[in-house]
Amino acid sequence: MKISQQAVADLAGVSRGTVDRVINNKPNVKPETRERVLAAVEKLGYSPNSNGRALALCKKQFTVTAVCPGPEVPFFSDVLAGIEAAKNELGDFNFYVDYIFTYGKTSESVIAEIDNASTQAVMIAAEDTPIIQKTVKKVTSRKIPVITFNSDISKCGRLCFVGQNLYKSGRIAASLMQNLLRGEKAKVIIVAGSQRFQAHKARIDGFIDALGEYAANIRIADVLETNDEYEKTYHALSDSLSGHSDIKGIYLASGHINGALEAILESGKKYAAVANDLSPAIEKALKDDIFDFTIYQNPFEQGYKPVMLLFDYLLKGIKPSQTIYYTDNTIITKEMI
Amino acid sequence: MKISQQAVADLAGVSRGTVDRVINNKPNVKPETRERVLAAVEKLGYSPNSNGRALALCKKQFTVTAVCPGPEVPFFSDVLAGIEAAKNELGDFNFYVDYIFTYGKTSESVIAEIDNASTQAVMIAAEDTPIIQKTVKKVTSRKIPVITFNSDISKCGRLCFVGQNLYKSGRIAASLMQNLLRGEKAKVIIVAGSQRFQAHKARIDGFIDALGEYAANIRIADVLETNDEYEKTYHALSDSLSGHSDIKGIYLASGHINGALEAILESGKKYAAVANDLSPAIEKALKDDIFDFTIYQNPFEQGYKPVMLLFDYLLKGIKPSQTIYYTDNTIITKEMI
DNA sequence: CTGAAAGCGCTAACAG
DNA sequence: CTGTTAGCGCTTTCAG
Repeated sequence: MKISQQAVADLAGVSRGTVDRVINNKPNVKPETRERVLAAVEKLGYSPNSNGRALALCKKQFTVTAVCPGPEVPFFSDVLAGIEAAKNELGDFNFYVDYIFTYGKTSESVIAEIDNASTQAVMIAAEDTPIIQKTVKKVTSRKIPVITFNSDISKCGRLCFVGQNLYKSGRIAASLMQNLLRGEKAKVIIVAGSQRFQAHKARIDGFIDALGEYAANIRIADVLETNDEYEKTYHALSDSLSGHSDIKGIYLASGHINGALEAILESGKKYAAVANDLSPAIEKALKDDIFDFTIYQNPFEQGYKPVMLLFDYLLKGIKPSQTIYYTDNTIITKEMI
Repeated sequence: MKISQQAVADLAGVSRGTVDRVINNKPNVKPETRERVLAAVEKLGYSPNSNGRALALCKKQFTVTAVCPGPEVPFFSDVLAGIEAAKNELGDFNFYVDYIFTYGKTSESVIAEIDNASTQAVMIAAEDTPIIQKTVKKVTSRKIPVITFNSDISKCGRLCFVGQNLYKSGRIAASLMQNLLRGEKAKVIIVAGSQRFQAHKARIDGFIDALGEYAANIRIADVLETNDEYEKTYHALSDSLSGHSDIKGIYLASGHINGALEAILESGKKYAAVANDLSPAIEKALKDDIFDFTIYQNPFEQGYKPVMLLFDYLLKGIKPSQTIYYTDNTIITKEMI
């Protein structure tokens, strides 16, 4: 485009250096001059050429530290793929990602690692506990930008959160359940992790709210707490299924997939079943018509987006425009895997 | 990164200019020198810095011509949004998009416009007729890259096609229909545009194939040809519904939405109904539980992708890596609009 | 066929 | 507080 920094400088009667200072909110500019430059920018409709900027900046080093469970957790291996993809896309810069994997580590050792990390930005997926909140707060108070992803952390001064809209995913599950149980009077079971966790509760709330609005024919027979453990999931679901002989549907808001599958198979019946996420076990269950739908929360995007957001912040000082970025909820059937 | 053009030049004992010539396959390099440079590139693992390249190239002008119906067609207004988004993202270049809108024009006048267009690249969504094929072929034979989008054109020398996987969308519709009609013996009607159009036929084939594989309980009662006209759709569906008293489901592979809605409402019954695409009428039908699902073919992406592909081709000489880019088929329920 | 030099738009370091 | 200058990595003249 025509309108370069130089054009602005000429119009404002200053040098390119000064324009740069104004554009990037750097100190040492007389308010009066700043005004003049801003006016020129406005008048010309100038916007900086990102290639030029990128080129000038590519000698700088950028480091972001990513804190999350690690590749052992299938879901997070997809998230990590997103992080790596973002990193590759930024290959023309001196851009580094340090990982702190938390899987199998004690809170203390993780916190120590975070405290010791020398980095310019942090993205973190961890439990929303007081001790974690405190640790993150220590980071943000050092003016280091932090983005939470996958699972939000409260009261910690983070820039923003990137993750699934859990309430919405519950509502979507409800619409699917309604379609599976078209009009017939039916009882369904909700399999949950633990309702004390706010995240788990959001899905259930969405599910129940939406059913209440448009599916009076569907009744919740049970909400099972499973702690996401195999044994608990299996037993709770097994018991509930044999306790109520007339269950038609199961919503797996959370819980241990194999535990649930075991209980369902053992019952010998076919239920309307909606699950969350994608894993080999879930794919197989879809193919075998044990599950009818699953709701997928783009894990790739959950890794990719925070990196890009932090990079923009570091490089251009652009703060994320939202405090919450919801990733897509996608409905998956057996035909889509 | 460290390894710049200069590093390669030094190692190969040539100048940066020569490295550039080799990298970009330009003429006037002694084969022997070329070898030497290539070896150095290999050894250093050099890959050009795209910011530097972009900066050097941003004085050049790029023009692509987009041929498609126009904003009057709701679907294409979303496609156009994708084109504009791509254009904005390329704002740092001298990049232009010329439009040739075909809506309401005769084939002759459109063809004349294409023939007269002075452009460096073309993206086109048009009918796959012999006369269009010939016109496009004339363009490609002038070494002007062409990408077809939304609807492919055969035997025309195009670079690639960007659009929906129609067969797959039919299969997905089948899986949804199966879920809506869980196990019960049921008859369904397929509403089509015209089976003579290969595009329309693909959806139907996918639907029928998938049902055949796993839903023996579902029978096709009728396949209606509607030419996508209101009257024909309305009458054909009305007649078919009253002709078979036991229809349970309707698959709107194509056809006029309002015509179909009219017929369904008039019947006074609730059917399992799967549609395609998204429009205000379809959104309302989903909200009102007249349709249960619709399958969405990311129109935005259909506009965005071809622009980017052509730009890469023009700027870097990179040919699209695939001959067909399928855009996402997304399942939509009333909770997702 | 090849090298040297200019310059794309921007930032940063140094003078003043 | 502000101007000048030297590149960032690349392409493109223009000489030779």
